[in-house]
Amino acid sequence: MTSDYTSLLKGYNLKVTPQRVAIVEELYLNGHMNIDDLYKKLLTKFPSISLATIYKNVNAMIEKVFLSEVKIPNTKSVYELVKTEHAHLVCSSCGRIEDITLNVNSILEEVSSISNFKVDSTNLVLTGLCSKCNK
Amino acid sequence: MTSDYTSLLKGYNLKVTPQRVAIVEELYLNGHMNIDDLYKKLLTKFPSISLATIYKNVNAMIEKVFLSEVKIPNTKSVYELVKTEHAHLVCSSCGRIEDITLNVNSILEEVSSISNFKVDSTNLVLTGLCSKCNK
DNA sequence: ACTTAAAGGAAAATTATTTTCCCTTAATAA
DNA sequence: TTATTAAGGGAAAATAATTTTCCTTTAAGT
Repeated sequence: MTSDYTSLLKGYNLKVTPQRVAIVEELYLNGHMNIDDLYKKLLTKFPSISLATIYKNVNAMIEKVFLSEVKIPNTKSVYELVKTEHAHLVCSSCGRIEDITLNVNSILEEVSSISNFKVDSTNLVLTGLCSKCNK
Repeated sequence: MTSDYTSLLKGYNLKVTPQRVAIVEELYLNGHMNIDDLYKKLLTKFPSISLATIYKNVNAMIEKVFLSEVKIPNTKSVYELVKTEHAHLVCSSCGRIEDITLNVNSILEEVSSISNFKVDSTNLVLTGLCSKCNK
């Protein structure tokens, strides 16, 4: 039997390579990683992997809408597997990033009551102190 | 009499130079600009200005919390004068960026009802079609 | 197994950002 | 005003981040 990650990649028309499986696996396990996190992690499995491979694959996966880039104030972007829309909680003390599903309808209603802008997607990053750091 | 921009800079303990006044003026007039926008605009006033000057000044102003960087999905960051908290509407068709003041209390309440994360600041970017592009 | 189009890796190229160093200028006080 | 000096501007170099090239290897379909 092939791994979950293998079928995931196939589902997105991405040729299945060990490097790609590892990228998906790491993102699945860690949630959010930047390019360097990924590179360092994969280096332990593939001692000769190149940074270019990381970039090329991350970009390919973003193109297939399988990964997305999360832009966070004052930090390098991180990448995550695409899932249903959610916001991010970023701890300014420990750097941890959590997903949180929030109902943004009130926001969308407010926008349409004020302006004629038609919102397609919502990008919400909340910075503060996580449960561990605010004790 | 000195210009508004002059006193603004002074208020932030930034030495007043013509280049800095021009940066602030452009941002005031245009709202949101990326590094290249600023560079091209200032080049017309200061034919020998260096990109390094733009970077150095933008960074200095960010440090004084006079400017802030706005990170937008799939786009280069833009900079704006710091004002009261507000969200951004980004048109995926024409690229225009508008400010909008929204009430995010319902979001903050939802967060605190779900998690122990203590939110300090809210970063909200709504992508879609502006009033001109969605007609 | 055989073929081929795509992916990996090393290195070079490109792009983005920061730093250095020297000259100029804004701020301040005499 | 003018003199002093600490900071800013500009050119070039340095560093960092990302992409491209080119050749070798490998996954996927026959």
